[in-house]
Amino acid sequence: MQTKRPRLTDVAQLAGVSSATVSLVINQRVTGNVRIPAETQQRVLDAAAQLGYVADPVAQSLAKGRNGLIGVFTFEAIFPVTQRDFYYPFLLGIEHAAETLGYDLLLYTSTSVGDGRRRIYRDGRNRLRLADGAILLGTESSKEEIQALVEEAYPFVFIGRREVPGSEISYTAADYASATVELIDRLATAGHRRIAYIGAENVTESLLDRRRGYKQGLAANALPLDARLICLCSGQKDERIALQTLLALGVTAAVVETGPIAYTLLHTCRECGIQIPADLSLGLLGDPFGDMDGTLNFSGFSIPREEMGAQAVYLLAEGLDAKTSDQPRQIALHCTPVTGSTIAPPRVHP
Amino acid sequence: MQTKRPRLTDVAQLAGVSSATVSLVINQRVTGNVRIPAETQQRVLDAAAQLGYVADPVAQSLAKGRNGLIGVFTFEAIFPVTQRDFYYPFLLGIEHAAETLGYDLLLYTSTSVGDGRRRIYRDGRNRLRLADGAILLGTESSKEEIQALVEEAYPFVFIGRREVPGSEISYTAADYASATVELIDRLATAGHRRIAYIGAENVTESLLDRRRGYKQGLAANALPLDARLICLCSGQKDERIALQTLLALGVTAAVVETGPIAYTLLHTCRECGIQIPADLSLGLLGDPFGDMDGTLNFSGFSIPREEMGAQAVYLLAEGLDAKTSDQPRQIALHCTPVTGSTIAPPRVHP
DNA sequence: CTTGCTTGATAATGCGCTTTATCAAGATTT
DNA sequence: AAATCTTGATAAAGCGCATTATCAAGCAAG
Repeated sequence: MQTKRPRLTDVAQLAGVSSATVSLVINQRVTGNVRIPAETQQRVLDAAAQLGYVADPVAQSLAKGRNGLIGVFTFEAIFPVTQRDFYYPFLLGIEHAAETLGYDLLLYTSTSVGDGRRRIYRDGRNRLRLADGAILLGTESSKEEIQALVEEAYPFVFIGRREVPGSEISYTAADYASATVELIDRLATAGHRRIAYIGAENVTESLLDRRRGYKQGLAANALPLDARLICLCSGQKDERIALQTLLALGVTAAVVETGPIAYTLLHTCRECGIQIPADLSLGLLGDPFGDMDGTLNFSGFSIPREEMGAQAVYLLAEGLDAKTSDQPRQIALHCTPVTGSTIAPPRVHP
Repeated sequence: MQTKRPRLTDVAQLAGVSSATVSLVINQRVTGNVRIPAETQQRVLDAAAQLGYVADPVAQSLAKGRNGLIGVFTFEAIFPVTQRDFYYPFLLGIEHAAETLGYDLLLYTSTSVGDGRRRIYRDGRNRLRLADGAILLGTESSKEEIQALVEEAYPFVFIGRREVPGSEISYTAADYASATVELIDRLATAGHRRIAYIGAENVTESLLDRRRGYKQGLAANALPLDARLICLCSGQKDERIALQTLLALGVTAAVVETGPIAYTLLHTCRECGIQIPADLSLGLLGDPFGDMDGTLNFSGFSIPREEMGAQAVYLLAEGLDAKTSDQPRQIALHCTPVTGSTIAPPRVHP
């Protein structure tokens, strides 16, 4: 039982050479200017083997200047109970890519501020700096911190589109706009002419993309844009009224912004006796889910979350490896259409 | 726009002090022999904030042997698709505890060996050493690596009981033995006298605990131990026969080792026309799950996974803080009984 | 016998931070 | 006025390893 691990110098001493020689031999850096004959090398290797020498990774990374860590920062808890299904696929992709590239992942867990929200800066210090670069994930409460990151040129990649006024940042995002256009196409192809948009009141980049896609999709199918068909409501109470109004306006189909909205909408429809998809076709602008009783599966598209996570890591690594600080890059990933049971041709008017 | 992260010396220069002063102030080591007036300290803190300084964990750990990181090592991928529901609660607890204690989490992702299995030692080097200590999780393929960890005195805590011949290690485990005893109690109280044990062929610590609990439970209820009632089978094909044999031996209840086994058992019973729980009461020695058609919920106990994760972190942190290398500790956590619908009094014989 | 090249290997420096002994200057006591 | 104490801070020595310029010795060529 040896009380302390052998150091580089221990090996050097045993082999009767300098520590530099040991380092060079062990790391196979014996090229060009440096020449060590085979027998000396063997002597070093034997000594290392005899002592069971293992280089200290900490000292190594200090000497090499990089620590091989990629940080993962989420604005909510990384393993949240409620967001579970949301974050998980991203992490899956991140982990896989990190593994492929030989990076380790650093999860920032010491940054909580008490109210559950997490902050990048604590006491004015950027905690992300622990790692070579970081992946950012989740809904930020303000753009200030991101702005600050940009200013101090810390390498990071966002998952999900983010726009920061005055500066460009790297991100990997789902191509919501195209996917929405495609969904409108499907509805139009089915024969729908008046397609409503039902969304939340929030304004985030990804929601804006969907709304943009909606307008593009209408235009692409030569359908007129009617502002009355765009319904950004959050209150449950007037939902029934809003729904009736839409139907009265001749709406036969609607795209719904998010899962939760679709969920409550579904219930409202049931209460009002509106048949899906007979009376109203629905397209979900996001990952479809089935109804509780298994009779209904949403039509929509699936968001390539795992891919987004992986690409974010690749993007970050690319930036880290680049000698010159290169331009930020954005990657839009294609969403896969999902055929469900909520789209049907419109009922022929009597 | 500064291209590289600020160093200790940058802060020192800006504050007009030495780097030693900065280090002392930032780490709150201003005690005893060292005196720095409040205003100077403030100056240092301001400078650090202005530059966004964060100590390099690598340099820190090289210099003082600690870096505030807790490693999380799993022998399978950390975010595995299939094991998802299994690992997740542990991570939840780990994250929460780490957050409470102010540690960051380091996920080892670069240690894969190609066959999907992960190894602690790569090229003979202990990758864990990057963090102060580590939480180990999952099913190890061999005890060699653990043994090696013990020998080099690296601090770690296993989640799940592990025994390593010749040395004692720290772990947090579910108290399977007690929970099993309690489940046997429930069956005995319901009137069962001949209770079978249905398990796998594997031999892991936690399975051994259940088998031990089974015997203890029988003894506690003054029931005889009949070796024929212990059925450690893995083959599906003879399951029906085994089941019939058990029933022929007068068995009216059984405890089942794991979920997957219970799942197939359930199907076998259906095929054979055995009613659960009328013909046979079942107790699951683990987290119960419902049947697909919602008609049946297993009786069993729930494993405090989140708590296990959290306690592991606390245990590890305790060991790290201890000046003297203290003894390994083991924590057994209580499992909560779950009342399902698979236990009923035995059918009264005609 | 110089000069110049090759071989074999190392001294020295740095990575960024921690830590302790030490010290100068002013304040206080004798 | 000399001795002592206190205050405020730092110089310097690592931690374990990587890297590069440099150097001594041997040898061939001029």
